[in-house]
Amino acid sequence: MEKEINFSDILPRSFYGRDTVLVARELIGHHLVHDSPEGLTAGRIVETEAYLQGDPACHASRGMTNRNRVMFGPPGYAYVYFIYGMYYCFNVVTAAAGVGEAVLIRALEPVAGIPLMQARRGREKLTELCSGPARLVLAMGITREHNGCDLTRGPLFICRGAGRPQPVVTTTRIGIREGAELPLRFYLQGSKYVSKR
DNA sequence: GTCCTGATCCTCT
DNA sequence: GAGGATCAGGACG
Repeated sequence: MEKEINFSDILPRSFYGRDTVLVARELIGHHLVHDSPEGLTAGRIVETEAYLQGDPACHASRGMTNRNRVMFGPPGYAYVYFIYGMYYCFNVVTAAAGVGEAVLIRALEPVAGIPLMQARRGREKLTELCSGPARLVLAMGITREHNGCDLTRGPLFICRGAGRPQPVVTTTRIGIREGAELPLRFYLQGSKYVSKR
């Protein structure tokens, strides 16, 4: 289990400006880091979902609106949206500018700043800190202010995981009605930190 | 363990 | 005015 993070090895914009499914799969194993005023937190990405422009479950499927505007912008930016009256979800904008696609980050394995995550979440168990899209947003201190922020610069960024890529399982997405049968969810095989098996 | 429900409000129709 | 890329807690077994 590698816990090493090289904070200087931030993923470049070219990583994100590719096929969304490929980016969703390859994000598994990299590290999401937030260097916030309260302290630094980081987690290894263990679960993602791809949202494609032609897909009815995607916010961008019916064109650009105020909410989904950043999905149509250049890749490598954060798309944070409000859901169910109380939660936020964090996405990474992918593909070329003008294409409304993104990757939802669904779960992290806590790596750094664990006491701060526990305080933000009001829970102790590591498997409950970041195992779910709204949970990880809370644990990492991500807010709506991060909508549209550049993930290739601080304070919120993604850096390369150490070691070799690990086996990734492909399955169907969670919590959607239309497009539920599409194989667009990816998770790290065997991880205790995914939101569901 | 599984199932069900309430909380809570922004966004688009 | 309806519905949603969710979570936590309680009932039940």
